[in-house]
Amino acid sequence: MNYWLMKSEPDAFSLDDLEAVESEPWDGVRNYQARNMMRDQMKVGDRIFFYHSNCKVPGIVGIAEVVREGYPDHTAFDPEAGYFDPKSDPDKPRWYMVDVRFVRRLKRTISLQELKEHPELAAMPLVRKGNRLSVMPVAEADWHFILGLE
DNA sequence: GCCAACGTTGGC
DNA sequence: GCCAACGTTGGC
Repeated sequence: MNYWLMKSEPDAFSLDDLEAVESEPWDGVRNYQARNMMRDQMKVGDRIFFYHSNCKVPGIVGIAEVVREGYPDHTAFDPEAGYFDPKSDPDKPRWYMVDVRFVRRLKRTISLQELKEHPELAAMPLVRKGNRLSVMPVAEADWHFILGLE
């Protein structure tokens, strides 16, 4: 099993929103690195840290899992959709997404600030300056370490 | 293929 | 709201 972290702005889509639905297509990602991970690497059953970004206390708030592996992000084809990309062709889609499902809430938010305080996690892309990836891999050791902080 | 301009992300 | 970091675009 692989582990991941996905960022979401709670104003747009929060952990509560995820809990309220059966599953959610992770659409709108327009970054090649993130695209490659969703298209090629994320497998059904993989676990995901659900991270709230761009909010009062950015941090990990819950756990989700992959329920559908990479498939074309059709919102790129729709000019009416906010995520329209004219360069993505239905015959040769540029963007992919996965479906994820709520697993559980963490007992408390593990904030970005707290994550930065642990030298054990210094290699995580998340705590590195200027990182902008919205989907990133989490090393198994880091996954367990972070859950140990809960 | 270089690189300046521009847009976006996201913490603070 | 500011701004640093960084990805993308497009002229040359």
